[in-house]
Amino acid sequence: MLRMSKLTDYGTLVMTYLARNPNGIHAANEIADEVAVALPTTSKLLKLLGRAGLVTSTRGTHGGYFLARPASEISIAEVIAALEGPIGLTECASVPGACEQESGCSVRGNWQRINKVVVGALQHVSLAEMVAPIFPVDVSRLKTNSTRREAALTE
Amino acid sequence: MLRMSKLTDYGTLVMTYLARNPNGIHAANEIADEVAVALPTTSKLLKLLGRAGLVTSTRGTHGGYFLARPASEISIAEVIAALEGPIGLTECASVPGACEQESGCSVRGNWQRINKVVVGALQHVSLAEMVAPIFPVDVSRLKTNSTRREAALTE
DNA sequence: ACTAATTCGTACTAAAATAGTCCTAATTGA
DNA sequence: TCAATTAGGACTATTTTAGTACGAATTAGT
Repeated sequence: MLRMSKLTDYGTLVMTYLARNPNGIHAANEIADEVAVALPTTSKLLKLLGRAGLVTSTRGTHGGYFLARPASEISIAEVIAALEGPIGLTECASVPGACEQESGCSVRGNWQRINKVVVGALQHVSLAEMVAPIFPVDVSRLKTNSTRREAALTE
Repeated sequence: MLRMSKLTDYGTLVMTYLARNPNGIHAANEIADEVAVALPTTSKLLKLLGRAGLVTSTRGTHGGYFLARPASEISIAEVIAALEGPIGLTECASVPGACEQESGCSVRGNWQRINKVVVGALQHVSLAEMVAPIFPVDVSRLKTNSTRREAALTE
């Protein structure tokens, strides 16, 4: 299904909440309430996001979290990477057998290219754009030299 | 990590093998050998690919599998969809709680747009291109109105 | 008609990844 | 010093995924 983990999904909710409320500091408790995710889980997410440098935290009474940078300067690619590690469709590393085969690693090379496209797409969407009711994306420009196939693959 | 399952990875190997050997019919046994994946697993993959109409099967002695269409007319998006189901980064369906929140479903809408871009990228790459040593893809055309961020997210 | 080869379908088991929880230590403000 | 809050890590349960096994159906050749 090529999906992100649930955690990452929650993570984007947390981030968009912070993006929508850029003023002041927000306790994990408050965020958990607003986003409707259990506190321990939210806490875990915030920790990871903090380590990645996407949110800044303050300890102590009246402590909490806020975005480390303006929402317009944080891409969802960064959010995903913070929570899931390096973005990649294939895990060349953990499938050593298949790689040795004459199956040909030209395939691998091409996967990496496809990856680049996907990461590119993710990189060019900021949190600020996620919060906005709609953001413009120019799909038609995505072009290779293959013929067009419009099957209902998304659902 | 946004990765495909191992099964799907194997699946693409199977498909590329068939694409590279378009002549004749190939028994599950042979394919399993060539691709270095256990026979039962390969068999399972071929069944799924068959149901999706990507490969054609023939039973009986000297039976086997071959591509249902020319490699140039099968996109990897189709292969992925056949093995993992509908391609989608988020599973709106299975996270009902978060959706009711004021967290705002503008986020969801935007995910769907991002999805479109990803699926588009996958749709425009054919099996034939995967087999070729390199296929050209025009990443620079992928454009939104956000600023450029070139962090090392891919690894 | 018989036999051997091969796919088809389903059910099942085992292993791994993921989600989520809990506890303790460290930090800060009042 | 006390209360609120994050930080870090260990742990458990759940879900997903990978892989196996087996019987039924189908075809080709003899």
